[in-house]
Amino acid sequence: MRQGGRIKLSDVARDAGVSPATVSRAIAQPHLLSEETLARVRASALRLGYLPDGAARALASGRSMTIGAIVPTLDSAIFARALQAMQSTLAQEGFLLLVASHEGHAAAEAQAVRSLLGRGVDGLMLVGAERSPETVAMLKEARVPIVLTWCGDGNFTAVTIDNTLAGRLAAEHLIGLGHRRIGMVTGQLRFNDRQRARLAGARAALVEAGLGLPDQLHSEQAVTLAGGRAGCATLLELDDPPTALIGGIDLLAIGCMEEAHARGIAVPSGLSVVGIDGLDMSAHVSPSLTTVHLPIGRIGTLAAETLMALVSGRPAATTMLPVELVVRRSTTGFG
Amino acid sequence: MRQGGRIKLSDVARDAGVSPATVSRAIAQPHLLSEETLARVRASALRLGYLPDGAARALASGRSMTIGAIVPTLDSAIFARALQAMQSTLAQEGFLLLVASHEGHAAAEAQAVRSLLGRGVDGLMLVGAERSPETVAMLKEARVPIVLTWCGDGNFTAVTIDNTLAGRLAAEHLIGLGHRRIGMVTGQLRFNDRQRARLAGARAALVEAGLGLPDQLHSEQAVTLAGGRAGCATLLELDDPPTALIGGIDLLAIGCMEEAHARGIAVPSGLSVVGIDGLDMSAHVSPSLTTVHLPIGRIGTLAAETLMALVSGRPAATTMLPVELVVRRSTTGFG
DNA sequence: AACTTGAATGAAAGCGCTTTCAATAGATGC
DNA sequence: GCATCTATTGAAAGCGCTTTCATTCAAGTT
Repeated sequence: MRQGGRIKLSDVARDAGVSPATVSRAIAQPHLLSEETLARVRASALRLGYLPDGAARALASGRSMTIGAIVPTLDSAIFARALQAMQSTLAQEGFLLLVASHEGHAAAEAQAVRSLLGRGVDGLMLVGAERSPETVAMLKEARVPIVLTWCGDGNFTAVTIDNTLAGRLAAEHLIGLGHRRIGMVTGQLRFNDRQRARLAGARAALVEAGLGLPDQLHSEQAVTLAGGRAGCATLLELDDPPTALIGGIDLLAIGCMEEAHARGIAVPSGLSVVGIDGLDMSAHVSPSLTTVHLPIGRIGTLAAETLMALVSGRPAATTMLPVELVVRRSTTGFG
Repeated sequence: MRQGGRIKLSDVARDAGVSPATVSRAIAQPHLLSEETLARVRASALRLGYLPDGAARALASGRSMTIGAIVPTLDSAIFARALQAMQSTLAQEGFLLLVASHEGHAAAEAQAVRSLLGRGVDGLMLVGAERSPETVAMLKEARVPIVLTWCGDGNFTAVTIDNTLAGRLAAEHLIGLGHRRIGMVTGQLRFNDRQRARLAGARAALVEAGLGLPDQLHSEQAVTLAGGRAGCATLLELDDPPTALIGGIDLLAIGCMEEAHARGIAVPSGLSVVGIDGLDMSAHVSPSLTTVHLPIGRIGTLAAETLMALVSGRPAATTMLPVELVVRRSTTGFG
């Protein structure tokens, strides 16, 4: 499909009076050339407006200078921030980000993995550790580094946070405040090990405190503000409604606050709410949200750095980033 | 770098007892093969776990099945939503999205354009119409379709919204409410034609109403909540402070409300605030934000569709999507 | 002065696929 | 019955680059 005009490496070579090999070296390994030759080649390339063909380079060298990333969705403050951090870190090394989203479907993720691997990405970033055996097999057969984020497993290098701890910190904060009936609104648990871990962490803390988290005090919702509202509504309509709520992500927690507000229940005096994420926005809603802050940007940066290390043969270990409770105005003592 | 194992097209051909050409056809033009042959080839491919090499395909065919997108940043609800919409539309056609961000720097955008074009994207999406002449030249020489979003110019196909009208609608709403001193907080105007157009639209409406928008009633800030707060603070500290504020984007407007709140000024009774964007969040802050709603997701979808049309040789025209004022609780009458 | 060595460059063989161009073989038309 | 199609398939020439492997030549070495 490429039309007549495009300047190719051999044109530059002819113009500069050198062999194609020399031009190739001028691009990828300039230190191999004499200053004089290098300057001449560069001048020709610049004058002709030469742009190396990435596909040809990738085919010949086996490296595409491209990293793939598959996230549940780009339309989320969380993943958007992580990807932005990744992208800007990768750009510094001359790598580009090829993105795909699966919107919560394991099959779509498998398809994306196939597609990205087929495109010859030099590395792949995925979210969470849960996926079908076939997808895992594909990843293991892939000849490129894989980095999991948020949650890891023993199989791949990962940049994780302790989701269980995050859930626990949220619960313990409320327990410490004297709450005895604590509910939780999470996103879909299916194909989402992050949410499951947070729920498990909260539940463990509640059980240890002798409170427990019975099923009717847990509501599983879509990860949207509306989901948060719906979850909150469900829990508040119980005969013995909770006095405090944990949101599996900040967005859900904010939705909970909103629903409470709509029902004339004041937060935190009538209902304490704590989130998990530490969105910028959460500090700015009213009342400001107590939340377990996760270093999202760091996840992206570190995932990129880990991938860069692995790509160039340097070792890289799985990392776990710290999480931290940030107490703001949406929680208060009870009883 | 590729190691021994990877199955290639010729392996499948041998296994299926056909020529490489036939396998290639089985992948890209199955209708050319007899059902029997096709089935045999597919079975072999499946059994061997064959994954076509994207770089080789791209090199041989001149198409990479990849679309590039360059946005100011991924870490923004706006661009994240547009990209998600684009990505999911493209995925349906088997295309992948290669993303880059320039974070407000024209030079970074030029670099990204070079990089993506070099990678052989089959089409390119850009935000806004303002860029250096060199970048424009590069785009014009590119043999792939270019689609601008948000703002267009005569040079390229575009999927736009009327930013000027958005600014005007925001201003006219406040004017209609009786406000006589109206300020505006925008993001950086440099390398951001969207913000400039919104400012211009608001200013035009204010001038027509005999009010005008003197420079000291306009504050240029970073596009963050903190920027909104700072801008609001600046304007409220004037000797004759405004009674209403327009935010160049919702985030700035929300920052304004927050600053007002922090200063004990009630919104909307003490200060009316209107935004431009229609973020989901804006309906959920307190008070809910009056804003000019922009169809962000549609921009992404349409940009993808336009690109798909152009890529396959179908015609596609520049589109302008409607904007709409959504009145909520952050604005009220004055005087 | 003959011998290494290292730096700079070129020649040429692919990388794994797509795509003309031909060839073959039934099917169709007159 | 022979020319003409049409549907299938194969052969082979690249796509534009990278990368051994050689070669050349100047600088050290002994």
